[in-house]
Amino acid sequence: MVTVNGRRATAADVAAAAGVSRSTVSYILNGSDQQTFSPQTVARVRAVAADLAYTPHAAARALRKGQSGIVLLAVPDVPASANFAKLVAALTDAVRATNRSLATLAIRPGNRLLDSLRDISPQALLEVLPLPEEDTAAAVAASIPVISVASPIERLDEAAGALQVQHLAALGHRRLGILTVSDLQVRPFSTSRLAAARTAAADLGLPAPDVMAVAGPPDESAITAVARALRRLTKGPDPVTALCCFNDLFAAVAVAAARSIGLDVPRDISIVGIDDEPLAGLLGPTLTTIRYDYTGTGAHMRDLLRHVLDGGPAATETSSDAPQVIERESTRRLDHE
Amino acid sequence: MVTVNGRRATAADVAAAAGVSRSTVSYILNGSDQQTFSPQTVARVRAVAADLAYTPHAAARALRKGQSGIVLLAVPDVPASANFAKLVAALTDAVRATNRSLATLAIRPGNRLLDSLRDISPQALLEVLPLPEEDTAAAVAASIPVISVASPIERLDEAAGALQVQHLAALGHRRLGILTVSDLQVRPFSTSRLAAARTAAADLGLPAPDVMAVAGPPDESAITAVARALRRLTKGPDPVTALCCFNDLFAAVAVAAARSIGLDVPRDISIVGIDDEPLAGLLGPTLTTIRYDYTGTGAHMRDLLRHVLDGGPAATETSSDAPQVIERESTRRLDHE
DNA sequence: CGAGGTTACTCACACGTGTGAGTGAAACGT
DNA sequence: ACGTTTCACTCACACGTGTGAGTAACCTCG
Repeated sequence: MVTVNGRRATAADVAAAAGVSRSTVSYILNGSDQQTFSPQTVARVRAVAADLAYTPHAAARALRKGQSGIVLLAVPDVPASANFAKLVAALTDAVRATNRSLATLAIRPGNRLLDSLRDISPQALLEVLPLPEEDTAAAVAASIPVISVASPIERLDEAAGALQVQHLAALGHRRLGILTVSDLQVRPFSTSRLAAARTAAADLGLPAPDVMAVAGPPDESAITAVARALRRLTKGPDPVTALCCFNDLFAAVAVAAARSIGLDVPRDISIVGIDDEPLAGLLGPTLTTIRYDYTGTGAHMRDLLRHVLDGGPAATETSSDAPQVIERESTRRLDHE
Repeated sequence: MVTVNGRRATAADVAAAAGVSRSTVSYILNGSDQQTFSPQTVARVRAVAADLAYTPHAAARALRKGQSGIVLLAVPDVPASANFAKLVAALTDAVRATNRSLATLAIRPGNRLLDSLRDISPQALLEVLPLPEEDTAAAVAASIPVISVASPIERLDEAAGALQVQHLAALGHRRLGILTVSDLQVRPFSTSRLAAARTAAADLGLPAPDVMAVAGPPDESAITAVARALRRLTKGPDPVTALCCFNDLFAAVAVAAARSIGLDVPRDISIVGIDDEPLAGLLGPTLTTIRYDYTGTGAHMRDLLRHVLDGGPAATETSSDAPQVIERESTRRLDHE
């Protein structure tokens, strides 16, 4: 490899070294069908380009083509779960399938989207959770389409919430409790899951589940709050025998709460989470949970991006791959006497 | 807000609307000290710019200035922990402190760094784990400095490994076991932690800890493997009474393994993890662990970036904030008879 | 009243690409 | 032999910005 006095090589450097014009270099390296070149020239330019380790300057290319090839995923500063990583992986592949690159940006108190849009001109902005009004406004002003992943995720959440109920019903449980959260950040997820669980219960002819909402993170105070609620719900002639939890963290909270008031899981109460966290299979008892599959989501977003950015056909409502029950120890079949 | 026939507004649009030259717009909006403008003109240009929602085109700006303002964090496709999210947050702030933006890129089978470098011309490439040789070579060829976060992280890992041993020693434990992993992906972390733990044990005059290495993920087979090793180590006249685990996941594996051979945690064996996963405080028993603090790492990376990119003074070896023991139920004081 | 300085701007170039239009030479068809 | 097509390439513009150099009008001062 030869460097041209420290600077990175440009197309002009390649052209000079190969003894052709800069246009020739551009045409050959971009493989146009309209222009023809002799095999020798093509080979020579390719060789020189490799030799100089020529890489086109992304900014210049973006400026000329009018599109940056970058899709930005803006994520608010929310604790990242393994599930989220899976989603990012699926989105990365989806964006790559449209010949673009997905970059992820963490929106933080000191790092507003506004600041970063000065450095990055994405072709589209992806949001999982609703972004601050200010930020979406800025994107719209810069005529950057804001695409939300919310609706496919919502469908997954609905499927997951329903699946929790359906699985417990299949095990013979009729009186269910639902442990949801009131945290604003994850509100979109929790409402979808809750609503779907309620609907599923109604569809199955079950009595309306008892809902308890926890504010704040899954810590000691959450455990005592859940324990208090649980004591109430498991008393009486028709006690709750199973609990659908917002996610595995709160399922673990529920397990701890049940223990603290002398209930055995799963003998006295079955508990099912959502997310299939890596630790879920290592808890005592191991946690029955719902595992998401984002391949359908990825395919949907790919089609949507093609539609919005490349003028492709309108994205069809791809049937997203259904979440899946991972059966473990925290749920048990209820033997009706 | 007024749009100029669909297109996003350029500096020329602002200039025309304000009745000044394009240079004037550029000077005013960038606030140069060399040029002076009448207050009226400044106000008018500012107003028009706001009215047209003018945002400078990032690619054009990058092309002209010769620097993109983007620092790229390339992460291999490794399960994301909450800890990793904390690191990304710290790095995001560090990069922002140098007036640049940190974008994260997931390196995947279908999404090679090479492909994305065509779309993104970062000013620097950050790596946590060593990138594929091919990728670093490409970055170097494009004269993009590759900056590794490995060394500050290594110091944290060393501190954490030592802390595990020191904490257990302070509780009266002398015969320690170490549960490490042989997974190549996380090899840098595991070797640092292991080496530091060994050194710490030697410094404290403890017998050399017994090391068991697990291959593969923290699943059922890992539990049986650890159980087998644990049975051996806890036998005999001088049994192991405490275990330092690679992370919280493997600490949970160790707890399950101990249970499976009839050992009580922490009565028969103390177990300490690393990472302080959200679920760690919800396990039964709750997990004693080491929590990382990345503020020092962030400061160090900020100085390093300033040095490499802005020619600032050489980065000093900032004393990174020490990790911290989170004492919970899985460890107990050993009463010597 | 003219030299020199300040104020408020504008001109014009460069950054590195991609691409439609053009061009000279060779090959081809009649 | 001559018009026409094909081949292999080059010219020149445009994308939108930042900035050093220039410039006309106005003010200051001896």
